[in-house]
Amino acid sequence: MRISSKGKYALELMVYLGRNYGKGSISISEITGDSFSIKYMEKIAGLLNKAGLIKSERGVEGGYKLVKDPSEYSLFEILNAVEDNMAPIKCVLDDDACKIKITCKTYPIWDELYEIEAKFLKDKKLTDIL
Amino acid sequence: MRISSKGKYALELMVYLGRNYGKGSISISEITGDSFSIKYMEKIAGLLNKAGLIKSERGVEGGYKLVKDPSEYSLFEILNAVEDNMAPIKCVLDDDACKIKITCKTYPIWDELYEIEAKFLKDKKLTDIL
DNA sequence: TGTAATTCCTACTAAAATAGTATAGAATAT
DNA sequence: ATATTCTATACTATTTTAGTAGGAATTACA
Repeated sequence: MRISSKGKYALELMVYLGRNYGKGSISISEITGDSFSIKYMEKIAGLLNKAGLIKSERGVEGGYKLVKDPSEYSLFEILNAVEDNMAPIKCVLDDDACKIKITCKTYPIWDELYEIEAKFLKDKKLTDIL
Repeated sequence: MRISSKGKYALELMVYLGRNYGKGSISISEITGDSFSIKYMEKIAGLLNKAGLIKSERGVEGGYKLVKDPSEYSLFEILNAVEDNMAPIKCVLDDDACKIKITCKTYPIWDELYEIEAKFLKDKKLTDIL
């Protein structure tokens, strides 16, 4: 399981919203400050919004807020909302990715590895990193 | 932890050598057959050789063989020999990869995730997939 | 001694993924 | 009205991945 910058920033964003839970909408520019691309973070927020993990409000005083208590978010659902592929290896989802002739004995390993990773991330809650 | 095709093929190669343990040197062309690039597998075998996991012999009747019993190889050491970066996220090894201003609370998660992945792969032995 | 089979070495390249950037539009509080 | 904020889509530069290519060095064997 490789975590891209999208996943990392999504988690940072959720942490920020979690810390301000109950305080109304928080804008992207407040979250990123000047040191990071607002545009990129907007895109990430859009993905979380589409996945139903956060709620948006447009206009002045607008922004994003959590839709449930921080303790109810698993890190898995947050990362899964923005990452394209959480599997440790492509061929788990795409058989054509493998050309070797000998019978592949490694699939079960990748499956099991993925299960372990997913369990860890499902057990970890947003509150664990606030 | 993302497994690249290099890692996957390295493991396939080790499985083949493991099945033929004690039978002398096995050539790359025997392992790959006609359906896969001999050149690419040569490169992978070279990495495993440099890491000391296998032993090579040149010339006619040459090839590669394991240097210890298949039960003594963990999947971790095999993958680690060919993968550039086993960490789940770049910034664990490269602080410059992160530009966001707010204090990062996610590092411990990636570290812990990596430890879990590594433990799983260290406990799994080559014999488990022969 | 010649030849075929094999590893070894280094450079190159095409395709895909990643990490953003850019532009314009829509909604809303004041 | 206006400034602020999200929304949508297209574009681009960089990095990574997954090989390919050519040839040199080594060795068994006829």
